[in-house]
Amino acid sequence: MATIYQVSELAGVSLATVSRVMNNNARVSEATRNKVLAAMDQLGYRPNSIAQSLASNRSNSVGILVSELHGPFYGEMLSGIENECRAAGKHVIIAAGHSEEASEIDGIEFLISRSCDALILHVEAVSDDYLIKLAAGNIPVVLINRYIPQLADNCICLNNELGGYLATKQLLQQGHRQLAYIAGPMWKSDAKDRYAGHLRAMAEYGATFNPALFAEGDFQDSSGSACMQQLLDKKLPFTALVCANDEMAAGAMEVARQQGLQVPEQLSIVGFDNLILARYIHPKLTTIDYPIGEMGRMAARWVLKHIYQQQTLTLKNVFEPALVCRESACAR
Amino acid sequence: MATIYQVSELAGVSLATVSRVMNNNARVSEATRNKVLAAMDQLGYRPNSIAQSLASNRSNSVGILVSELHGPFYGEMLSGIENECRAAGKHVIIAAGHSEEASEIDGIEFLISRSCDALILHVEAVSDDYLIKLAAGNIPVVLINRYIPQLADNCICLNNELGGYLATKQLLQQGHRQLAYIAGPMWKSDAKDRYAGHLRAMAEYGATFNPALFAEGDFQDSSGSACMQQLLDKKLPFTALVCANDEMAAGAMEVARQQGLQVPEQLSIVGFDNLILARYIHPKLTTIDYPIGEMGRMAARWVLKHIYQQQTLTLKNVFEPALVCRESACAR
DNA sequence: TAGTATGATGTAAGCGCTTTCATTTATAGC
DNA sequence: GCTATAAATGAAAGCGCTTACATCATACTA
Repeated sequence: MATIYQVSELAGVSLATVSRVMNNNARVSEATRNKVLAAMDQLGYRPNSIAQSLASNRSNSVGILVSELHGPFYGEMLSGIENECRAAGKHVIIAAGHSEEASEIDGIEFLISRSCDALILHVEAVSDDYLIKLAAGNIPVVLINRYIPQLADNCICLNNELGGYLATKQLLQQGHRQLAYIAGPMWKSDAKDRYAGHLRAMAEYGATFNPALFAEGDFQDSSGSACMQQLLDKKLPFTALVCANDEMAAGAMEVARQQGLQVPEQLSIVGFDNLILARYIHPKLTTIDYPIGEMGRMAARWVLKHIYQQQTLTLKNVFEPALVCRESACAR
Repeated sequence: MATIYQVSELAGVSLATVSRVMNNNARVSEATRNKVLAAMDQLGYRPNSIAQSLASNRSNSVGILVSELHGPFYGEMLSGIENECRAAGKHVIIAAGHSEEASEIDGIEFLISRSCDALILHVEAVSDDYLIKLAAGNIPVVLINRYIPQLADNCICLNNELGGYLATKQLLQQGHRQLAYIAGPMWKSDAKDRYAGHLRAMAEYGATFNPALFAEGDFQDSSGSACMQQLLDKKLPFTALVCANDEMAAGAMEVARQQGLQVPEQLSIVGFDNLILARYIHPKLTTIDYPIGEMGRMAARWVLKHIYQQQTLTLKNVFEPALVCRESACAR
């Protein structure tokens, strides 16, 4: 492997000049530049990124911690981040936190130990306090889908309240007035906000909210099934169901089918997230689009702007959901 | 940030001794070790991984190139790799190649430029020659789901022929004798092998193979739909369908439904891959399990053994598929 | 012509750590 | 007590590159 010394000898210039040409960060005459480039070419020179990182005190890497590496949601996010960072010549180091506090902290510490220039975190279990302290330390942090007021500028979020509102509004506009709701775990802010949006739409359309038509799930499809069974066991009439995410909607739909309910003719269902599975279940799920790929890209742009001084980038912290109409909801 | 110099001063020992304690790679007396550990603790010492990498000529990173970062298949693989590498203290750098030759090469070059100690590649478009040359170079390469005879030891593959055989055998054992087949793109070895397994099972059970009941798709669900439509347009009788992957099976199932065919009563369908979506479509898909998470783990173990000398690990290059019976196939 | 400013390049130190070889210390055997 | 061997530690060089300050060359102005 050729080193910068060999290039400088062959080109007949100093190390500093080779470095200047390589990094394009200072004036070098055209003639000298060409000599250096020719020498690099001849030697097949490839810079040692590790030496560059040590000398410049910058690793050119971005650490990403997500709950899981498998699953449609996180893949989209990773893809958005990697794509954006790679285009800017930065590499992406991944770790999984498994939504457990100790594991999330372990993953974060691991990434810190790799001298990542910044962290992009999608974490659930660690406390706000931990994250506030972390962000006050040496390494810049961007949070996806986690809102902390003290770190507002570092948070990239979806307007979940609006998403819950849109999901419910669609059914209300289709004439439904008796709506059931399967919530995510209510300690999570996204579950809470989505529910708040549901309540707002109900109030706005003068639909009577019935607490007996509310059930709390855990965002897994099995809890959607269980909640749906609970709701049906109460034998209260409802013609539509809003689920706080697509997986629970899939589970609920399965139980509806088992109980002989026609979807959407007898029961309209709306989910949230627009996961890829929404297109495979039958009938295809009407849902709320969660632009997680785009949010990942925005997180990467945040890093590029704040850490690497790419000032041309405009940032956006709050993303809007959008209704995706498919086949699981129809007019009453 | 404390450096090794500060630790050595506080502990009253040399740099070399601090390094020996830190890396546990040479004899150090218990008393000296304790002095060093106490000094590290007091200073909150955290080694600079970049300096370690430069001095040791080892980056402790593994580069992974996959076709796409989103999608259920790749997430499982990434998860398996990251989990295993992380447990061994190595970090994982990801890149996406988008199944295009130029993009795959660009991604590989990017990972090489990061001085990754090894590459784990799931690539489709680059040629065997390119990979053979790459593996002959300075950086060790493991291939997942790509078999190259010259690099047999570096390849981690599924026995696709057996998978195709098992998929078809299931239907034949259920009494079906008129089977249609939707293949993946036949320039791909996995598509070819799965089809070969199908033919073997057909021959073994004395079922007549009819070329008119064969259609070639591209592994996307839309091509599954198109092929199914083609097959139905021929108005030839068949009671069962084998699809070379789950996504095409989902597409085919959708068309069958639109054409009024009851699945599985009138048409049994078997897929391949056991993607998560197989559990969400209705009826739940009978399919062939592809242990991609385990294969990712094995690729990581290959790297740990060959590059980092973890000799306790046993390796396995060929994985066996398994039939997963759900609801989309029944006895004729 | 001399002084000043600008453009271009070189020199030297250092980033934080590893590791080889040299030196010192401790132990065992005669 | 002396010698040889083993254990333990230290000194020094270097990994490949960046960058601040020094130096040189050239152009312009008074």
